[in-house]
Amino acid sequence: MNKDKKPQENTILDIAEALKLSPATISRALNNHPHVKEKTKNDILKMAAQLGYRRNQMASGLRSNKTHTVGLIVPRISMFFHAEVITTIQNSLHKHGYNLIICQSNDLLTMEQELAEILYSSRVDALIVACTLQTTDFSHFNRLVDSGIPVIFYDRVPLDPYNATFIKGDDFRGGYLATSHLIETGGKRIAHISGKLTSNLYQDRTAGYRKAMEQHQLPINEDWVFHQELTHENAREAMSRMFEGPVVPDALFAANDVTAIAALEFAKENGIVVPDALKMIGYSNDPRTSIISPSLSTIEQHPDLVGKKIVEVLMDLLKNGHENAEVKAKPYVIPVDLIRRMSS
Amino acid sequence: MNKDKKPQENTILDIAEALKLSPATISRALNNHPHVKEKTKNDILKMAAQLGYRRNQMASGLRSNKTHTVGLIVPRISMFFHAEVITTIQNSLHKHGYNLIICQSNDLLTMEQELAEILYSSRVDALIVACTLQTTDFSHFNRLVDSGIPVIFYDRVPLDPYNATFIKGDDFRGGYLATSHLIETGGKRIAHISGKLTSNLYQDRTAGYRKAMEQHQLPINEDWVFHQELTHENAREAMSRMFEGPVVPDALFAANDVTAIAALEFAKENGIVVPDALKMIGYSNDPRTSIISPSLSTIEQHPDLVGKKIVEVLMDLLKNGHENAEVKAKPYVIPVDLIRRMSS
DNA sequence: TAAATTACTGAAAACGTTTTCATTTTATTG
DNA sequence: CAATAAAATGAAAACGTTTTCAGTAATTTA
Repeated sequence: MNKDKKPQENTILDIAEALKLSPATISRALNNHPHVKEKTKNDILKMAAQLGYRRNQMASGLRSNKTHTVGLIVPRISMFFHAEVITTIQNSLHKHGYNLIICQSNDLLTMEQELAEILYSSRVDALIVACTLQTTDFSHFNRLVDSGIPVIFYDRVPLDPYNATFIKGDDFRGGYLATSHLIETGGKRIAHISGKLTSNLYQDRTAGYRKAMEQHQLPINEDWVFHQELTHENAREAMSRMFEGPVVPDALFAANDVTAIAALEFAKENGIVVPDALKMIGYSNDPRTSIISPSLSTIEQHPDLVGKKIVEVLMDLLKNGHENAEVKAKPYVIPVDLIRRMSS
Repeated sequence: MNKDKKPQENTILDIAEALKLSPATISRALNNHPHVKEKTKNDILKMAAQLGYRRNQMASGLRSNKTHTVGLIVPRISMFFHAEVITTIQNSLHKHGYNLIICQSNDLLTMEQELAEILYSSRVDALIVACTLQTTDFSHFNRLVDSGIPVIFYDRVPLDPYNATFIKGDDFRGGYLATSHLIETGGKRIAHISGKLTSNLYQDRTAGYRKAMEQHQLPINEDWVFHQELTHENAREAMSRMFEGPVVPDALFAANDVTAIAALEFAKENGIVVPDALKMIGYSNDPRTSIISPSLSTIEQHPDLVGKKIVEVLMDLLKNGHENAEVKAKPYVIPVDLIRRMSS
């Protein structure tokens, strides 16, 4: 029965015909263009509703070169920080009448490159990217940038100057705060497990760590500073390496929460009492850190603020174009906060 | 300097001109249509690459009525189960050359309705939905269904018959497994905190609970069966209600992990020893359940299998149309598994 | 070698909007 | 009330593809 009923997509022409008006006027009314009489506009809107009209984005986008769609590339949506940022971005964009295409690179450079191509092909109005940890070359974004499509990097941003906008957390301050906190609670021999230095995140967090250590005139044992992929396994490996020696650390700053959690588990299994024998702090305020016992101190990155700022900057870019070179000159920095818990 | 360089989007016509061919042939070559000479095709592909050509999705979609884009509406991407499902879906769709527009309803019906409209407007080729807990009326999806766009519901599916495809976890079995497990480990007075019965999820999980109780001839104290929004606060409230009486439960089946975690915290704070005085089990295998101590038993829902099945069914639908009414008759059911941990 | 297939390519219309430019209607002014 | 300005509408082209239909080139068959 359902078959013979033709799908019957109502177009702008159907409205025009029903109202004896030209398609041009219908289009104007629907976009509430100023030059259309109030009464006509109301008639049109009413008829549009009645016919169940819905603008065809393809046609609209093709003609106007505006898709009202923003692309987003992120390593993984299941990472707590990103999930929160995305949620904020999406809800916020929705209010501005924009859609969001969310893509995951799985932290793979090749995937990121492919996705950039696809999103260009979809002619997104703008692109938001938290790039891969391996991404050091950004030429796959050139096409977007050259076509005048605003590109905003957040969290993981290019190290070299690049013609785009950057929004990042205050990772240096985060590293500094975390380390200072460990020192204040009595830490002297402070270890640090961090990510590869190809990423600004870990460069900055580590720099903050070094700064704090230096400021308090504490020596850094370079055997206790790790730059590795921040996996569960690597964290345990690093821990066992550190705790086999005669001298062991009395505090640990882990550059993310996954590592902190893994390290804490290692400590518990090996009779290292936290925080008495080992003070610990992580990074990101993953929900798990407040649930594990002892609860883990960590650094709050305020993903909601990051998301809000991204959309704010983006809307400005879309409205006013990115002529404002000065604005792009330096990154927007979102503050971080220390969260003290039982592990330190 | 960058300004005067015209963005220069290369189109199919540019390739045609460069090769002295017609746009029709170019189009065919790029879609590797059978009727184009091998050599010509190679020439075209080479030139396309050279010119940095990228198909304009808008134009293509407008003409062909195929967007190669699938819409997804989900309550929240930050819910572990959904995040995993989405990741699988996206990676899998990507292999098939499809894009995914992910939208969050924030578990709000009005938002879900808006999103359905928007995705219709974007002319997605198909729609995947995990609906809101409040969604009992599905008319906002009618437009899609009537237009012949495949709609697949997963996890939270319509209770009434509806002209779409369903993929769900085996919630009945999950409830049954969880409860049986509590009984086997010695539980006799088993409480159950569940969600509102407007959702199939909680209807089924609760039915499984009742079945197991009945089968073991254990009485159900209806004061210990809660149907409420599964928030942290509500869980604590329910717990305090149950544990103020003279007779208290010796086991608890929580219909999700958030509730189980909140209940476990309540227990720890109030000196109720888990599992000795209270055996517990949750639902979903949220990463937090393995980290909390004692670690929580729970039900694994295999989000990856759910995601895989969704794409498999979807591809079939897109290739063969959904003529196959029989296929849609009953839901696809994904198995669940019991995960035993220290809480039971 | 002519006739009949088959393989390949091209011309042109179509998809549903938006937008420029022209035209008509309405309001304002002297 | 005519003259002018302003407001509202319409005609038609354009956006970049895909696709139908027709036509030409290459191949096979009789």
